[in-house]
Amino acid sequence: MEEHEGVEEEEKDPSFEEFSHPIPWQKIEAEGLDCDYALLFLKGEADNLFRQLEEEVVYSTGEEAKVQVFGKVYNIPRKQATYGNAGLTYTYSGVRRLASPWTPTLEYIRNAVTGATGQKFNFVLINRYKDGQDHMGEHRDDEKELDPSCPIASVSLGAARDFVFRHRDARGKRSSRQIDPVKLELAHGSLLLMNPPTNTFWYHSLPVRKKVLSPRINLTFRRILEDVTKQSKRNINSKNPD
DNA sequence: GAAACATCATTGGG
DNA sequence: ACCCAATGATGTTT
Repeated sequence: MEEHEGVEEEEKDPSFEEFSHPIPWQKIEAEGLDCDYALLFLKGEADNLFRQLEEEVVYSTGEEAKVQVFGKVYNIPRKQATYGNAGLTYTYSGVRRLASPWTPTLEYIRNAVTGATGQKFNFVLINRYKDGQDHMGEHRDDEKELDPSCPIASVSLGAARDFVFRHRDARGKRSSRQIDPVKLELAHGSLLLMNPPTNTFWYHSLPVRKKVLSPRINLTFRRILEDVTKQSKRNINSKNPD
């Protein structure tokens, strides 16, 4: 969980204990992978949140919804939106976008995630997958501007989808090692915490699933470093301050 | 066995 | 050095 010093489950930040009911977490571990999975919202509440987000969230269009791969331009196979504190930005495939201001629904979900985890977040990337054809290829969330000590909190609403982790040394034709992928299903109302150093060693993807016919909204809450120069960011990331 | 589905290597400009 | 998605070949499921 937040401070991964071999402490057993349910040892959340004490300052939140009296405000939040404990949630049964499921630990997901492998070499260099450390995740926690739980149901954060009951079905009725998750249904309501999904409906509100469908009304409220404004997704990128035009050039922001395209990506260039091997010289060709494609529409991104999903819809994306970015919300967060004023001035924060997110970079996807070389393009920088500005966070829109928090909406009430997004703040409500963010508070629920903080109550369950004791972690604070200043940014959320929203991905909407209209059906099982929409997907996201294998990647890591290792942007320089992310706080390397903060987990990424992934909230799922709508259709359940498979989610796959693959170790960076077990990819490609002549991979150096044989490490089994870690697969899970992200349910309606669930929360997946990806703790450091998961995103250093493991790629993840949301593969195509042709049998899925309804939409899923995913919210990945992050902590982006604010008011930090590139110089000191590099020092923080390399754990080698002046 | 056939069709549908899943997995994975392949493709390059920024 | 790495990222990103579609494609066709191969492997698996129904």
